[in-house]
Amino acid sequence: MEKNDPITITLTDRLFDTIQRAIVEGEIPSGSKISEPELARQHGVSRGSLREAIGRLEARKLVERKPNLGARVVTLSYEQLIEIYQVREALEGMAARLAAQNMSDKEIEELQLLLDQHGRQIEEQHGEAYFQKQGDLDFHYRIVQGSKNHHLIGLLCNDLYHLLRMYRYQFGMRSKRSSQAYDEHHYLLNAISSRDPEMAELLMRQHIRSSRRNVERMLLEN
Amino acid sequence: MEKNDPITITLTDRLFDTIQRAIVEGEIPSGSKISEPELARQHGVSRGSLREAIGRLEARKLVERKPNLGARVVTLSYEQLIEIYQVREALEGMAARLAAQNMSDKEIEELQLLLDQHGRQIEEQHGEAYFQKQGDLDFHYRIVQGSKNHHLIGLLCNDLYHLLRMYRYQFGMRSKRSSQAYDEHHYLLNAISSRDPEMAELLMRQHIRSSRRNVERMLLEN
DNA sequence: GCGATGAATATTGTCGACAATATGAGATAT
DNA sequence: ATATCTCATATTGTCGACAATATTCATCGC
Repeated sequence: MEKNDPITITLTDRLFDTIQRAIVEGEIPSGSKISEPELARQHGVSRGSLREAIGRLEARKLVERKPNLGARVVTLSYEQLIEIYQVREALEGMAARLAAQNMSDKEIEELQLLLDQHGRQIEEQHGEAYFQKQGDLDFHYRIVQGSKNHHLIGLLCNDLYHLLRMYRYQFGMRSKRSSQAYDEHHYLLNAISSRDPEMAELLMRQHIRSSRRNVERMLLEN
Repeated sequence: MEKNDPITITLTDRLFDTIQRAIVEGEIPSGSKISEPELARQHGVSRGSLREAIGRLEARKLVERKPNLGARVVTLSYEQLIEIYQVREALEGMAARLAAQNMSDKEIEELQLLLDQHGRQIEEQHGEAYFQKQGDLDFHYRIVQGSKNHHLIGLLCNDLYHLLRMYRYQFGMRSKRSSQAYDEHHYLLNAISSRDPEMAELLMRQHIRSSRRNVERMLLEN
């Protein structure tokens, strides 16, 4: 008998998702104060539930809270973005290493198909960066999953991912290097399917460093 | 005038600290269910505040919560411990790299003093592992701080640290390799004071891998 | 005796109200 | 006019109660 735990969605869960999206997309401006009574009224919900949702957002570093002063949406900064890239480099590098050891042949095959599809998209729509951006996320996401390390997966896909998404939205970070990224993905996948952990980690770290340098250049133009 | 924000400790903060300590030290057994009414009564506090504290513990992966079923203290496992060591290797490796770039000369000097002190302690009390265990934490802690990357510092010193402490308590992990660890710390500090990021990261990762292998051996004995 | 069914009980999710603290406006003194 | 103090207002922290969901346990049918 399948013990299929019926997934119940609690009110706090929905609030958390909704507010997180609003913050990531800048609907609630970065740096602004969050008024509990007002937000609770807007969502037609009690303050208690709202506070729990805010607590989770705080754990994900999307809001900062000071006792008796309330919560503010985190303030984006160039320095913090660099910090995030450094953490990503470390964690995703390790993820790639583990993926080279732990991904199943089937998963690798599917990843190959995904990458082929990206290649065709790049040829067809010259520089339409949006799909490639989504594709970049998909690709990284699968490798992280392939590490089979649940801690790593949680840190990258739950914590860091949304913060990064917030920067992408609000700093208008569209990559002008989709074809280069595609090549780098290609080399990386080769390392993984050759089951070469050392090389996989090295290539992933280089890939993320390139990405960081690209962002740095972009932000210097202001 | 110094705008010294008066640090007020909220009730939830105290609860969080207290319960976290109880969980880490095994006072509340790993895997056991947490009854909100009972815990609230024990601490003489309302369920609302308690729930917020539990939420924070969940964010730190010390408890797991399922909707309408309640919270359980996380179940320790060999596999999870290995996962944690892998994450640590990635993050602390990056921390060492950054520390080699960002620590001040003064901080490096103080770290040297700390290490000298550890060396004397090892000579005096042959294998009294407790102090060395604390010393090991101090040493790593300072390097993480030296990275000057606040995200990294938060992940390691807030999230991972307590989980690791929980394993040390409950698996009775006392290291029998304090003098080897001392040597490794020594080489690592050399790399940092030579401002060699690459070498610092390499040595830190080897150090943590050794530590992991030591744990693996220890657990195989059961 | 064993498993299914349903009522009684307990636990979690959500809410509104009160207490403690911070914020802002207005009055007073320099 | 500026700065300080005081009081009124608003916001956060904490609490107890109700609603929704899970668990327990006795009963029933086989």
